[in-house]
Amino acid sequence: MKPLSEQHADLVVSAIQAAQQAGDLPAFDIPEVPINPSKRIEQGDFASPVAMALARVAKMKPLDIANAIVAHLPAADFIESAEVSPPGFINFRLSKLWLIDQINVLIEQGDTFGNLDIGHGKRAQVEFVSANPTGPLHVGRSRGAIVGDAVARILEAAGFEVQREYYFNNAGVQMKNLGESLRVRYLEALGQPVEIPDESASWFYQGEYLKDIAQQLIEEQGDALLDADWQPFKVYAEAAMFKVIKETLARVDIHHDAFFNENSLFENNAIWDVLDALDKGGYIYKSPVREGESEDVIEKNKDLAPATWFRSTRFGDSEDRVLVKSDGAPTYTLPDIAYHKNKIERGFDLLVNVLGADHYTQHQVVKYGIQALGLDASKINVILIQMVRMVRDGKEVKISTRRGTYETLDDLIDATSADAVRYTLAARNPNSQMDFDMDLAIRRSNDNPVYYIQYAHVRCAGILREAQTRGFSDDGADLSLLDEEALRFMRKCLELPDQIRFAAETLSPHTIPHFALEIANQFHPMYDRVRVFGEGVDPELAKARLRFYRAVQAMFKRMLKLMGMSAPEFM
RNA sequence: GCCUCUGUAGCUCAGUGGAUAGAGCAGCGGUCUUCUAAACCGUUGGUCGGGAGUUCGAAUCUCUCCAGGGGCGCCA
Repeated sequence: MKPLSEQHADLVVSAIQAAQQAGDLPAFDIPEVPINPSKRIEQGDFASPVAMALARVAKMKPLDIANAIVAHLPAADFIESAEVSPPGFINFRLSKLWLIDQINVLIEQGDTFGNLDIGHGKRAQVEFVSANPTGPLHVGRSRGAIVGDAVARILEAAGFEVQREYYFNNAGVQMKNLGESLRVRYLEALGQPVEIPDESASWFYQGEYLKDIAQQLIEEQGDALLDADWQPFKVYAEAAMFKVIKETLARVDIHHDAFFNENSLFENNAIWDVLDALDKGGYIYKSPVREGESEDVIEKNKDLAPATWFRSTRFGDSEDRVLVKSDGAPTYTLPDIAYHKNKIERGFDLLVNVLGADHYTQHQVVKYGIQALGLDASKINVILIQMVRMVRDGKEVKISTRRGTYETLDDLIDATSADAVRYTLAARNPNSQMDFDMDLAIRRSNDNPVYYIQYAHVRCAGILREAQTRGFSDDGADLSLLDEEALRFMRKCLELPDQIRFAAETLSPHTIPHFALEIANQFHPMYDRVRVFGEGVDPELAKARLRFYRAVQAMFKRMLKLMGMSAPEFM
């Protein structure tokens, strides 16, 4: 389905061309034609201010341009009329017959209603969550998880084939610490004399979850690991952590298609290939300090073993970056560049990274690296998630996974609901910082807009249930009997393709929850006025209204699924 | 200091260069013998952070100033 605004725009373009050929408009290059849903009933259903924009280039009054366009407008089944309104707006009104037809289209298409094909034949990848398996997902990760999955769903609706990927590192010092920590808990659980490190031991993961995992390990393997070092513990802990993480994500209906291990880039030498390629391009130098440092800095560091530097300043970076440390170990940046190279080579047309805002600089450097490799860095799109501050009792809750004082995503879901978490975190512009008030989320969960939207679905389901008990069918309904208000609601539903297009093109998933709220906001007042089984409602009209509400229910189900939320029949 | 994000109703936030800036919550006053009142109806509430500029037209684009968050590591 093509967005209605585009269909209107196509007509306007044809009209301008026809007017130019007829000599009613002078020759000029036709710009992109803006079409917006009208805000007021008297201004029709869709409106275009294109005549105002053309006034200068056509050297004519906007009103005259608008009239010329309308005069040459081709006929279309979805258009009832086009009128010109000062200072030069063109107001389109949708055909009632066509609109009525869309009710059946909505029922037939159901969960695919509003789908586009702008991504037709294209593959997109969304990389999100990507937390190392050192503990349960803490609440600070929630926003990125929800936003990432929301984007993936929108891209799917836009016609892309989407892969959800999770990037992780299981080889670092943090994973070793996790293994060591589990070992301590294991020995403790077996009653061995072992000292439990206190909070001052920064390497030790204090979280309760490691005690549970130690218990599991004993059930499975008894005391077989009494003399083992940290490594088998790390392997066991990692598997256990991933299981927990996946289960948590599944609660909010998030499922990754691929898990990419950073370590594989070491094992297949990908990172060293990248380093060689950068070197061949002249982007690498070895030195104890950055090029261009002052004499005293050079002097101070002259005994330091040389590190390997990336000349990212060639691409506008404020300073060069280290790729390989003095001790010969790569920094995080090198595998990250290799990872993105790998992604591009896998043939995706569109790459989306959902990252915390604190990764801004790191991501820039990766893009410079991709450029230096001669690859198309513009394929990489980044959604930077601004911080979520967890607030309780009006005070910020500090989160530290290692000390075990975290609030997990699981906690948040338990305290509210999966649907509330999805809606609340998806409804905000990722660029905006937000405070997540834990008290508010718990105490006032009934005030959440999520219930307002779901209740609309419930009410439709209620009507259909009532019809069933009464043995009342909408077979052969004459939809031309339908109320103006119902048709206005249908018109609003037809904005969905435009909404999906905008969200997909700008990677702005938060617009969909807002649209869903708008739809619900138009629904509830109508529900009170447009009754199916009300007193004095003609049976034929009731039949038409019943069919209409069948479509409305399909619409809400569609919206809720698009947001990864449940569509309850009862509340 | 440099980079970046944010500033819109009491609060939380939408808003794609277009017509009279919106929603939810909170507030105030009403409405259930009805397909679920988790709802509806009415109503209060705005120098779109300040200033200048571009434009036929600016919450939206540019500049500048103010305020707040984040980042500027041979950490990941």
